[in-house]
Amino acid sequence: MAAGRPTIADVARAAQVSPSTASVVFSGKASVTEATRTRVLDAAASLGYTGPDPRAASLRRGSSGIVGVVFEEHLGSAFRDPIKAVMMDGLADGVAPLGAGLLLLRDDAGANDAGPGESAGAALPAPSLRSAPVDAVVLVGCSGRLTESLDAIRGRGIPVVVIEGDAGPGVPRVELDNREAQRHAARHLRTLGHQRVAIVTLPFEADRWRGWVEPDDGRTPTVEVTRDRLAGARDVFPDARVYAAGASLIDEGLAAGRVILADAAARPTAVIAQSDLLAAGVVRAAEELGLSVPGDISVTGFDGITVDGFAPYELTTLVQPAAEKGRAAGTIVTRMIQGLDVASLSFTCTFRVGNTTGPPRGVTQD
Amino acid sequence: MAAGRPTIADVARAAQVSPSTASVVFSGKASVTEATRTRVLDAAASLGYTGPDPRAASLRRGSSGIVGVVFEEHLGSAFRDPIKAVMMDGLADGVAPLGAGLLLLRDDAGANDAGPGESAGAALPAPSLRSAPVDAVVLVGCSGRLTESLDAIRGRGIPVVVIEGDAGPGVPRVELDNREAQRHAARHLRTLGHQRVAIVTLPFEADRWRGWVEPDDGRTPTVEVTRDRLAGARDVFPDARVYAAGASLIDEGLAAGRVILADAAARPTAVIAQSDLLAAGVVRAAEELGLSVPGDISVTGFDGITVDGFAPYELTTLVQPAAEKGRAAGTIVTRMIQGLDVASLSFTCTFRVGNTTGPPRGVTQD
DNA sequence: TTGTAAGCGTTATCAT
DNA sequence: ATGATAACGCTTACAA
Repeated sequence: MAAGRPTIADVARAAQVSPSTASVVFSGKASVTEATRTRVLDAAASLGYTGPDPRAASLRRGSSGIVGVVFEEHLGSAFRDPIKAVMMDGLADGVAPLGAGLLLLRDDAGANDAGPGESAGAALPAPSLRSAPVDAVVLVGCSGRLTESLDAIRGRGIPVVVIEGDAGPGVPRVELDNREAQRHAARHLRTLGHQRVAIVTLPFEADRWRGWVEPDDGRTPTVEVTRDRLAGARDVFPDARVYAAGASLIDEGLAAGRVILADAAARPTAVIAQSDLLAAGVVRAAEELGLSVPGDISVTGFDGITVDGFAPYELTTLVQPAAEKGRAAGTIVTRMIQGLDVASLSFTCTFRVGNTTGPPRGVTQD
Repeated sequence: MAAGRPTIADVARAAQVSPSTASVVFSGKASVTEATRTRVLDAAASLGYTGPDPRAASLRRGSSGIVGVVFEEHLGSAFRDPIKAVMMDGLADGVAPLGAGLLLLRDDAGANDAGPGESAGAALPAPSLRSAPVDAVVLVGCSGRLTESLDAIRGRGIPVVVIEGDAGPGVPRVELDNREAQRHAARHLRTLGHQRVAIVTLPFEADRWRGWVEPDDGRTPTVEVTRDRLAGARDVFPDARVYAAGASLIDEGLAAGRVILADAAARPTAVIAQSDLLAAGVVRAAEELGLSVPGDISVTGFDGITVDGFAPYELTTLVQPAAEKGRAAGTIVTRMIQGLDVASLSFTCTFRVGNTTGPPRGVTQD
């Protein structure tokens, strides 16, 4: 009895009540006489008992109060992405009714957790998707090689929802009208009179390749967001030249802008960037070349974040409800846990005209 | 037996082995005949058993493979701070030997988890510090009102380490030589010949107050980092004017810079900013006013991050080993879990001269 | 190599 | 309002 940490049984004994009564004192799940409660609390205090062991409680209850979050990319990158940051805030909100914490998970499908028995020697406990004590899982992006781990999770009956990605049939999704939204921005440019337009995309693949994408390359973005926004832009400007950035960063947009705007003869009059950070970089590139925005070049972004240090520019952009997306994901898994039925959800961007777009030189607006 | 999800006992029965053998097949903790393993795995597959329940395993083993991370501020802010992002990367590395996942925790000391019995009615499961199934906790910053929850955690024998903060005696710390480092940068400016210097600090408090800090205010930063870096700057320039920013952002630095540099007569020749983002903002403010950096104004930063979109400027700054700090925290809790003894660790910044500092106008360097 | 048995600490159910 | 009892699903000595 005096061996390890005190248990609720020790407390109960010391307070001369039954374990169940002691338990109730801590959980508040039923009413207890004030006197009894005090006795239990005092006993706990004097034994140094600080409350029920979460592991045991979680086994007994069948739930852990933890929601796993899986990012496609390296943790550091995910943290730096402003949209993801806001989304996480929303998600934290959304799972609040569960009282759940968020567990950052990486996908270890192939690695040290490669399934039963494989790693007979190395006894690494597995932190991964497959073996985490989660009540639900939120996937942020989903490139398809998660499927293995995902099956294990779903096989266990754990609710899964994916934000911006396709995790296969039966996995509810939280989506954005990327294509329609991007088309909207493109139409705005066309209406202003732009004809020669270039597109700066988010990464095509997980790798950091960057450069022109030629029509005969056969390159197709594996990243859904990239693909959909690209499709939207091409709906309006099928022949626009496409430059893929290596990441969503101002510096990447700057590099892209330098290339795209370099040749005065072939210079586009407008650039459609797939993120606000990229757009900000393109604007900087224009500045560098002595071009005025939107006088010489119009630039559109995507996301609707506040680009730190970019004032007084205000991007013409698609404002996406990032926090709402996160919150929705939280709500969906909450409902799933409660056994309620759920449906995928699609969010809509709001087009916001800033001061980075205008008619091309020589064209006057009606 | 066919009730809920299959358990390892069901699998064992189906494979006609004992539960312990089945367990071993999944954990790899001992050797099993190939034939037996196959039988177990097949049985598992046909029953739809996807592996041991993490909750039960964690109770039995006495550890969950989860390390809690507590931020002082709102999740979103933490995510946006580049230093914290890098630190999290390092931390993820550092706990890798544990195979642990990172659980984002907020501190609920006073809230719905306010201790035993208080919330008899509302039966919210608690996601908080006190009741999370963690093997260890890493505090990022620590403003002292955590103490309550902290005692509970430590009372349970869970290792705690704090990065940049003081969590009381007995809690090992990972620290930075903020004061010495900042002093180093200040000396650099003095050596260049600067006499009139202004300081832009990180927030004094958790709130977002910003403005001049007058000597007779009696204001003292409650945030340790702010206080230490301020002390370092004042070691060299005791009479420097101090302006507190509301957050570590370019836009905040810009706002501060506008105020500080506004009055040409009282204008400092150098600005010591407590973060790179603030410094970048001050540089932008100088540009706005037509001042050249470092010709008219020298600016130093702190952190040594790459400020996205700030090239070709390269800040004169203190490069802090953010990833190493995170990794060290991970290593420390790992050792604590193993029962080894640990000591606090202090890291040192590297002073890096960029192109944002130079001698003040009229002073020529030897 | 495989099996037996004893918990891990809690909470839910059902009586009292 | 309180108590007795039975799981929750797994792991690990220890024995065979």
